[in-house]
Amino acid sequence: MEGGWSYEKKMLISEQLIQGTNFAKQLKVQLNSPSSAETREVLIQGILNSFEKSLRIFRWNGPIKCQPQPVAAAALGTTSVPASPLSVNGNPRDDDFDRDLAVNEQLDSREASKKRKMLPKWTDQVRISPDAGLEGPQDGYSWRKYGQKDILGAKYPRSYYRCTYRNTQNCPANKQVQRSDHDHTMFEITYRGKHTCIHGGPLTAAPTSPKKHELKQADHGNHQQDALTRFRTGLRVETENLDGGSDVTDMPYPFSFPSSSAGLLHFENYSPSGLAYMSSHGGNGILSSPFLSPSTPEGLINSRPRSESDLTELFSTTNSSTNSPIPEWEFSLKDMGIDPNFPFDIAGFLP
DNA sequence: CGAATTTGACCGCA
DNA sequence: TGCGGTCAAATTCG
Repeated sequence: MEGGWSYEKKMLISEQLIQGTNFAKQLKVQLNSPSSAETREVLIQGILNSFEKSLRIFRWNGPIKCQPQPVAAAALGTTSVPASPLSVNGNPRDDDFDRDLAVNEQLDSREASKKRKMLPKWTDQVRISPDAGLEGPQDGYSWRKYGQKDILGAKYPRSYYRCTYRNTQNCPANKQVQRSDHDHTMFEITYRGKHTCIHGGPLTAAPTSPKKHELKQADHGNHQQDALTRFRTGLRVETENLDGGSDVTDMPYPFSFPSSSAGLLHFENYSPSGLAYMSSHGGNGILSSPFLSPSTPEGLINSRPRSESDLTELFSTTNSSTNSPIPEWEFSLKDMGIDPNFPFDIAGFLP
């Protein structure tokens, strides 16, 4: 794990600059349309964030400890949410979303299993709060539910989603949504795999033109923004080395982008493999990070959930859109000596 | 009518 | 053997 940071730094800086460029492009487009001031503000913040991060990365001489992050930007200024009772210590046993992939590639099951463990995985905890602010452009990722299961010991069922473009674009991204037993306003969303799809790309989605899918679950698609603004977010990021050791970065979220995700982020599978993954997959599409923000415009906020299930559903979608619109890589801010009170006052976005 | 969701069955792993 | 995760037919939605 040691050495080679310069290359990674280059990669990270490059990524940040690309992000900044994309935000600038978006902003340019926004300027030609009657978009809201908030939207523009968000884009500007994104640009600034990108450059700031590039600079910090550039100056940083220590090892890069953290990872790409799906960025659940949070409306800062909020308190961090207590760790959910459900999890968080992500245990590595997992998933098989790429089972099909393994079959298609005729891989040995063991290899498939290994491959599975290499997948980026992170957990985001989100809480619903009536008068919270939530901001951020709609990322545009859309998810398709493929299952729901009652989990032993859990009061609420867990829902399983995968990228809508899984079949058409082989996008491996998927996520699980689990409502907290103790705090019914809290949800834990676990993401696996990066989005490789183009459509749903966070930066390619046009907030103003929701897809039909997104309108589906919302009573009124146009209310998405309103609903989003009702979420409050606080954020905590953790990273964990799958090799056993764990590396936790618990902190306010200085680089977050205003969005709806509230709560806690927990990363896994980050390490060198993550970077390798990025570099091998980067380049195509607007975003190359393996941790593209998983989000979904779909069905944001059903204004009147009729059941727990509905609420979970609602949240899953909400979460999607809440995750930051941009892929971002985080470093150990402690190590970098970065002031948690990052200059960007996200709170300014809150109503 | 096509696409998304629901839900019971099935499968692999610990 | 039980549990978590996925499949896929049936159903619902737009």
